[in-house]
Amino acid sequence: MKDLNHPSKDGSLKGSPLKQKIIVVCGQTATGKSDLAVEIAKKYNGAVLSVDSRQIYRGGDLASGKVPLTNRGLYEGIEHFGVSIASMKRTYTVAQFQRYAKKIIEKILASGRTPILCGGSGLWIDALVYGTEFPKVKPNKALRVKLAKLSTSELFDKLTKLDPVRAKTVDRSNPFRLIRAIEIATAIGKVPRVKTRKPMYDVKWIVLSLSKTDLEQKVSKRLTARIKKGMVAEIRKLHDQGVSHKRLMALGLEFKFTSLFLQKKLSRTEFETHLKKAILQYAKRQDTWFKKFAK
RNA sequence: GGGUAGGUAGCGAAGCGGUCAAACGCAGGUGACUGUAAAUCACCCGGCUCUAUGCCUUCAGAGGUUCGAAUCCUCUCCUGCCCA
Repeated sequence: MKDLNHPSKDGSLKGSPLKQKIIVVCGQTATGKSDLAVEIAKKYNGAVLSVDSRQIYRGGDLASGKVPLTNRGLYEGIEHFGVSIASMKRTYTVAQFQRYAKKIIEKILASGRTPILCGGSGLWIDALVYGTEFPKVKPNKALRVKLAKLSTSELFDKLTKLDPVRAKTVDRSNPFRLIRAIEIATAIGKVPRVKTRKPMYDVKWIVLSLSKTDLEQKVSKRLTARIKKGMVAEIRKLHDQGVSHKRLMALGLEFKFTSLFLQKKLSRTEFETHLKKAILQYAKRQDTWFKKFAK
């Protein structure tokens, strides 16, 4: 774990000890983050801020593995933030979360408690801890729809003309990145350079990870339990309430595969096996991300 | 027993005389990440190794034709379907 209390190596005071203390519990899915966070919160007078790009939405409680909260947002007596605060019909972005979460952290600190960030969304945690400055350009839906029709090489050419500097660093075969870069360049001329990253808080990192076999067991067991508790019905309800299959597909994992099952594009068995595999693949991606945090 | 379609890398599936260690998909491995991030994307994926316009061993098995065979011929084994 990093000890951020010490001044940086060049002797300056930039690693300032004045930073506020926070605890981050992150790691692969199904490793028991939520429970650990609550346990820590009890011990250290904390409040939990969920950093989870799917739990942020209302609905899909089983699918996203939310902890059961009371009306007042308590679980085991510990206050939780960042859960069920947005409509699933629209995308809630990192930048939005960043603004929201910053206030929540301040609020928790002001109340004399310790903020405990808990979740598995790498970019979201990153954005909070390092205060990533996302270009202040809102998603432009009309432009995105237009650009979505172009091939990646066409998008790349377009970006090269608009912003050759960013074009050098983007992943030229990643449509999402290309579109966003063009979106920014179109709005403000060019994509701002990323600044050097420094943690904004005195962070105590807790990075959870499991061996492959243990993870597989946990995921399997948890998935069976979720289905038994009525996950399929839960997603069907979301769809009935107006969340399109397209949207559910984009939400991924349990949302995506349950949607496919509901659309009869997968058999019951395929639904379970494919979903389980996808969860394991996701866990691996998370692990890749959190390795950066682990040291 | 007769007929017929097949047996290709972990699985599925192309290839049907040379440019084939063999397209493609899946599974698997590693990684990336500037407002979709549970998303999206890249690389590797027979073996060896100096990771290469390198070497070795492969396309059910055994023979054969040919300068050259996963691709043609013969026989054997196995599988699906049809007729008995």
